[in-house]
Amino acid sequence: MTITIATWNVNSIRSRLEHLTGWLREDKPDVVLLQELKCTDEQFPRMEIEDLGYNVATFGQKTYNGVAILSKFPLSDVSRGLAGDTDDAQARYIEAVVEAPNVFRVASVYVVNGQEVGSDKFAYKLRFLERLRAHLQTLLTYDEAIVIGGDYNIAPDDADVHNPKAWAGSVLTHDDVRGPFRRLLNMGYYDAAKVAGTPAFTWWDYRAGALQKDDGLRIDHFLLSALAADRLQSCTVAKKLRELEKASDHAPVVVVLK
DNA sequence: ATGGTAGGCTCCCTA
Repeated sequence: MTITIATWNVNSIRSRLEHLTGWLREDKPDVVLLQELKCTDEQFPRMEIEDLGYNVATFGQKTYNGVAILSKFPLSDVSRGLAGDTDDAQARYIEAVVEAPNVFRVASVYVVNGQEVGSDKFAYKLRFLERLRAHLQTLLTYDEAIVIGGDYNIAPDDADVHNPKAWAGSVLTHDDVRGPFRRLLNMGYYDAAKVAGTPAFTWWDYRAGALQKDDGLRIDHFLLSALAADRLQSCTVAKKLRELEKASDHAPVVVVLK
């Protein structure tokens, strides 16, 4: 008995619905964490996904951001938004307990890109990462298997970048964001791709023929608590979804747990 | 130093 959990930045759920439903039918992941819905909860194509046997929890907003959890198992204890700033209006975090035979907690996280080092958006990115650290620290006290998947907008190492020189000092590779990511690992979370020994690119820019040149970065990740990491069987990237016509610029990352 | 593409929405913002 294994369970398959995927994370995918869809870059607009309404533009990507055919890709998503085709993939759900074909690969049948048990749990899917989505980012960049770019729609409100009312606009979310709930019925099309429920018809495929998924329970759906969304945290949407107009135009930007938006995250969701899809699960073949019932969801409980759903919470929307990241603790630490009640004024934050951006929909970038949703969490729930998956009532599978082996219960575990999941979250779908969409870390802000940060636009430019030194900008207000970059400062927000650093504050968001600090709030994420504080919250994930709290989750570790629950003694549950924890699976935090999403678009972290951080390439942890130069090995996670096709052309490290071109990306040096950028919002995706800066020490100021790599430090906080490393702190999550030092705290006791495991980078699933590294544990499985299969790190691979997850994002290729739409511009300048990046996909054709395999000019990608690994910025979408699964962080696992020890109880979840002990069950890890594989971590792969479903690159076929990036190769479709009118694709998202991200490919799903898929983990299989025993 | 800039531009290249995409999505949503409005003539621009975010990525």
